[in-house]
Amino acid sequence: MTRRTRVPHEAAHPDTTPIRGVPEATVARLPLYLRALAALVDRGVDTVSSEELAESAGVNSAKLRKDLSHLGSYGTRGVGYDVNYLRRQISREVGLTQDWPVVIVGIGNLGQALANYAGFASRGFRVAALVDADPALTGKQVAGLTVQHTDDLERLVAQLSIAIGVIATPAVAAQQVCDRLVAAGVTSILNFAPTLLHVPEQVGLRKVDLSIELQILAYHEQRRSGAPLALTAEQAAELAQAVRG
Amino acid sequence: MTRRTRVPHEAAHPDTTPIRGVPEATVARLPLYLRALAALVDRGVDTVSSEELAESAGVNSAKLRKDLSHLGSYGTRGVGYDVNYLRRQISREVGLTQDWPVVIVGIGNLGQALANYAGFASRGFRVAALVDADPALTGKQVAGLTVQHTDDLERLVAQLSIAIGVIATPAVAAQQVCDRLVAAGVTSILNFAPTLLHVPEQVGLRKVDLSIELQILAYHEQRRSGAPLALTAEQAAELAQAVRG
DNA sequence: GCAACTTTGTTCCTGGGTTCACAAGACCCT
DNA sequence: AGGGTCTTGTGAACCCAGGAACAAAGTTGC
Repeated sequence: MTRRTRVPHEAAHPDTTPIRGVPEATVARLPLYLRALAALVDRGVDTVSSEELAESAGVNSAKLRKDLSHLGSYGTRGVGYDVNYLRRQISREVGLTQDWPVVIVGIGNLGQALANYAGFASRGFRVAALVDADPALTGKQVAGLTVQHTDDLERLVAQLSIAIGVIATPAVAAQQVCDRLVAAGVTSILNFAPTLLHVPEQVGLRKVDLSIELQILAYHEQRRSGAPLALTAEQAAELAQAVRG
Repeated sequence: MTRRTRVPHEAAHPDTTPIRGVPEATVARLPLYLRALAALVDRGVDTVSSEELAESAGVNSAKLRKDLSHLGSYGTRGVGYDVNYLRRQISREVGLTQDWPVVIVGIGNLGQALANYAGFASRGFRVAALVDADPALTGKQVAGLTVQHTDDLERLVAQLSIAIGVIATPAVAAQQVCDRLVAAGVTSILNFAPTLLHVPEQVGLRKVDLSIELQILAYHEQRRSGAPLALTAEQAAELAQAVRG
C-alpha cells in the first residue's frame, strides 16, 4: 500500500486554481475533510481514494469528489489522492496556514471552556486575548492568559491585530460587544450568545446555539417516542380554553 | 395595540394539523421563532404580524409564513398571530411542553459549562445526570449535581428515563460513550466531540463543532483581507474583459 | 351592508445542492 | 504496445429551499 504516487504540483495545474466559486456547502465540509486527512496521516496512510476518504468524513463519495474539484484538480485517476498533498491544499484554501489571533469576550463557564479548547490551537487559531466586563475576573489567569477588562477591548484588538472575535457573553451584552468588536476592526465574529446579532454587510458572522440544537433533537425525539401527535378533541378544547383565559 | 384577537382553535381547523411533513429547514428555525416570541411576550406584545416576527427572528417574512403554515393555520388574516397562542403551538410541536431529562457525559471545561448553561433549563431540558470517567471528578458537585462515574451510565439512563445524551468527552472516548448510551436506551445524541459518530438508523444525532465554525470563518476572512488570490492568465483576461465591457 | 385596507396562506418560479452514471485518464500486466 | 482495471472529474437529472407575487379572508370605517 505504499506505492509511490506521482504528486501533482502547482506548476502542473496552472489553470485549475480556485476559480473563486467555491459553494458555501462545500466550504462547510472542508474542515471535515481536513480532520479525516489528519487521522489518515496519523495512521501512516499516504494515498486515499475518494471512497475511503468520504467514508471517514461521513459523506457521499461523489459529493467529496465534486467538493474537491471546486478547489482544483488534485488527485490521480486510477489511484486516488495523496494524503499529505491534499491536506496542504485544503489547509491553504481554508486559510489554516496562517496564524489567526482570536479574542474571546465573556469569560464565564463557556468562555473558559473555549479558552482551554485544544481544537482551536491545533488548527492555527491562537487565543490572543480574554476579555470580560466583570472586575472580579480581570487579572485572573485563564488558560495561561490574564483576563483583561472590556475597557481595553479596542486597544487589544488593534495591538494584537485581531480579526476574529468570539462572543460568549450573556445575551443582553452580546450586541453591544459585537458593535465594539466591529468598530475596533474585527471582521469575523463567532457568536455563542443566544441572540440575533446585527453586523455590517462585510463582516462575517456565524452562530453556535446550544439550546437550538437540543430543541431540534427534541422535535425528532418527540415523534419517535410515541408522542401524542394528534390532539384529542378533549385536549384541543382544554387548550383553547386555556388560551381564551 | 392590545385589541382583542379571535384565537383560532383546533376544532375550527380540523384538517390543517401537522400532516407529519415539516421540512427539516423549518424545524431548525422553529427555535428561532420561539425565542423571538418569548421576547415579545416579555415586552407585553400580544399580536404580531409575520413581518414583525420575521424581522426579530432574522428571516424573510414569506419564509416565516410558509414555515408556520406547515404546522397549521394559526394566524388571522388582516391581523397577524396571537403571540401566546403561537408560542404554545410551536412549543408543543417542538416538544418543549414535556420534560426532557438529559445526561451529560464528560465533565471537563465544556461539560461543566453545559451543565451550568441556563439556556437548557429554561427550555424544558433538565440536566438529570453528570457522568465522567475520571475517578478524581466523581463525587464532586457541579451545577448542583454530583458527578457520577461512567460505570453507572446504564443504570442512570434507565432509572432516570433519559432519552437525550450530550457527549462532551475527548474525541477518542466519544464513540465508545456513544455506543454505551445507545445500548442503554438513549435515542437522541448531541455530540460536542470533534469526531464522526456512528449510530443506528433510528437514533437521532446532531453535532456541534467549535473548530469547524472557526474554520469556516477563517475561510471567508482570508479572502476578505487581502488574500494572495493569484489569478491565472485566463481569469485575468476575463476580469479585464469584464472591466472593459 | 359595503368598500377600502391589512395580512395571511399559497402558488409559481428560480437557484443551489445532492446524487447517479459515465467518459476521460492513469496505472498494471503481459 | 495494448487490453484490462481502477478511480477521478463532470454532465445531467432530481430534489429541496427561498423569494416574489397574488388570491383569500378577515378587519375597520361609514
